[in-house]
Amino acid sequence: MAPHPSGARAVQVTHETEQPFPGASDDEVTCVASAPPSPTRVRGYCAEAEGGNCRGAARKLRARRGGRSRPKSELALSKQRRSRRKKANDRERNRMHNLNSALDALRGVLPTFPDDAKLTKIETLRFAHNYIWALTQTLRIADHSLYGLEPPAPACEELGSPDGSLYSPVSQAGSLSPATSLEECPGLLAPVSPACLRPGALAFSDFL
DNA sequence: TAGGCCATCTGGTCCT
DNA sequence: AGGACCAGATGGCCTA
Repeated sequence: MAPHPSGARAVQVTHETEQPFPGASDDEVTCVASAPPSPTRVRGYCAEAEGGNCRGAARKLRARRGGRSRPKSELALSKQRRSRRKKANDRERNRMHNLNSALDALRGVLPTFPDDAKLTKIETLRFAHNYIWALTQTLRIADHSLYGLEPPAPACEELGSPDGSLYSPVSQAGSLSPATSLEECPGLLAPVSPACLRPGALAFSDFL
């Protein structure tokens, strides 16, 4: 499903002015070191923090409170927090825009038909992964035929994706249809001419 | 209307 | 101290 084929999107209204910091209060400073991470968040979580023994936690706490610098008024602190948050939001937005630009560039080099709906992010990544894998297999086979060697009876891990299956590993886990195996895709099994690899020669549905 | 996709905000963590 | 990165939450848009 491609919900935004046109790519048109209404500009969202930022919440910055209406609700600058829901839940943001000075309490946030006091619970920084002890707040447990979400289940999926593992990186950097200091287990000792809960017992109060986390090395550096106190230092960080002090740093967040402003260290030895002159204490600021609540108003100034609030202003500073707001300003920092706003800047962080801008950076984050910019970062995501860069990420999307890179994703668009990736879409641009993937073979799709002009009237294909725009690939979603996850589709783009899976397609790229499968496409690279297919090209790698193609080159390998082309190498063998070029030097007059019989293509070796492919071991399972050779014919299939790196995990030994016939399907692309990403597709396996995902909801999209599995990638075609080389056997199902004779065009990829035969020694290919460069023309066969030109963008557009293969539809993305061959790789998803 | 439900579900998928997306942009944005947010707070936590790590790094310089 | 501040920036980068990450993941969760939220709300809007779109399609089946």
